[in-house]
Amino acid sequence: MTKLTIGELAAYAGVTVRAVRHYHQIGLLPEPERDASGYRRYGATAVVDLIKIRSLAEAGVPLSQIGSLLAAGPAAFAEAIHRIDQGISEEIQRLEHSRKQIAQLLTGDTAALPASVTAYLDRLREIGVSERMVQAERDGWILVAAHWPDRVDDWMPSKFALLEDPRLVRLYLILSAALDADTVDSALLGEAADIMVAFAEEAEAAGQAMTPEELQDSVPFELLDSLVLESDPRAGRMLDLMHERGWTGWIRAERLP
Amino acid sequence: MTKLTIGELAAYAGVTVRAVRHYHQIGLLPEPERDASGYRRYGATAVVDLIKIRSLAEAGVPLSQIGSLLAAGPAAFAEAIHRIDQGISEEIQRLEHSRKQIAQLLTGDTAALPASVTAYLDRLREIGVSERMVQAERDGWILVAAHWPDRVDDWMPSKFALLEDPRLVRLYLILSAALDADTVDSALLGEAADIMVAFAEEAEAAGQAMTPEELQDSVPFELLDSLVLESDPRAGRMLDLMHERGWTGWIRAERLP
DNA sequence: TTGCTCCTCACGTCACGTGAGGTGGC
DNA sequence: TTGCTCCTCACGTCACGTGAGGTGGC
Repeated sequence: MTKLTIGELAAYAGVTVRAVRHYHQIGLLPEPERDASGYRRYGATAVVDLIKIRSLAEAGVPLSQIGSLLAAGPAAFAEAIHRIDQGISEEIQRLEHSRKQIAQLLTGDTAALPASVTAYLDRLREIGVSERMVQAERDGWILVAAHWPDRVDDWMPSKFALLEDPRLVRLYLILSAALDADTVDSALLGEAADIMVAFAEEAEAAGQAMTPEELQDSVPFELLDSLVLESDPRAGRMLDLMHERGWTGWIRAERLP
Repeated sequence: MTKLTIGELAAYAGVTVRAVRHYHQIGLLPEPERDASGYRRYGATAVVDLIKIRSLAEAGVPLSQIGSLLAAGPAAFAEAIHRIDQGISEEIQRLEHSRKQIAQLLTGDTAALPASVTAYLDRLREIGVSERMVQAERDGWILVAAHWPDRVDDWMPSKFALLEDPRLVRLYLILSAALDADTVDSALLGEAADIMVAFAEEAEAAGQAMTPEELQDSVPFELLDSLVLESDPRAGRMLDLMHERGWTGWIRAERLP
């Protein structure tokens, strides 16, 4: 009786004409007969089939599964639906995790850093450390957090505690000034090197927050050293000063032989 | 100092090698220098950049936006993040709606039908209507629900009420038998036609649940008539019997002139 | 005659996955 | 010498969107 054109069919079922053609292409909806002009003409069964397809597709069922799903018996149907529901549920979990990550990004610094690190960076700003220095510090922590994601929170309390030491504050401020200035005062750099050596000696005496295995793992330390050099090549000068004082490296300083 | 190969870089940042190459291709991560063998060699800055990219990408930010996002100031960054969060939120809404749809599919009949229709179909099964007849009825309701999604729930109560009428039950049972049998008893078909004419006359006298505008809209009725004919060509016999009794069509029956 | 629908290619989208075919490093 | 990593194309994925170029229907 009433035969619909593809546009009428699509409108009735609430899909686009292109979607109907696509379902033909992949064999999900059978091609109907053509009229004298070569137009596809659809009967009522096609409308029902298309609505069924659409409702499953909108529910998130992949087109590749809809065909067998519609042909399946009630038991197989129920089981397949259950699997699909699981998949959607997992996707929702992922997205909600994403939202939390995104919220994290808003609280403070660019990348996904633990809140404890963000708090530490904020503390540096309060102390008067320059924004460039804070950014450099943050990039370092990004490397650390990527390598030891579960350990960072353990280390931050002792980092905070160290900030009570006026020498460390002084070190940060000297480095801040050096980073922002075109020329650097040698005396100030020497003072900075003295402070770093003092901390290295104290760390050597008192032991570390990191385990020996963690200290063994040299890639992150080399990356941290490289990062400093890449962000400001003048940092090489600091390395020289450490060498003069009998130490090598500065993130994980070691005595020269 | 330490220069990483692409594999080492990818491992450190927790992405695949292919992903790194892809980020190069689209210009998101700058190509590093090559060593003597033509291998890419990465410094610490690249590691930090890649981790930032990964954390945004995992949070659902499209790669096309990550570049400008990382270059943006804090205000623009916050605003962009907010828009992205909105997008994720909408996606979650869609998926939760999908889950409800899916749950609907499990409660009863294949396609997305209102619960009231599913209940009606279940009632038909209780009455003893054959499964094939129920499926045919369901397909009809799929057409109705697609065209008048907001009206179906209004109409179902009167449908349920009509099932109290023994003549309607009789009609369903005759049609069930006819659908399942190879040959159909003419006397039974005549009885069915009589019942249908009686209902048509009563509907004419009492008025309809549907508004005149809705009855005006002939496409769905023609589709319903076609659907019956397509699902069983022998239904044409019923049309003839209705004609003999002075009526045309049967879903929305009208007196012949 | 004009505008709307229909037709068939066929490329584009998105973020990579997955070979294909070949070469350098330990 | 073997296995692993690296290299560059280049097609495939998923569900269509979007022209391109042409024709039939009212």
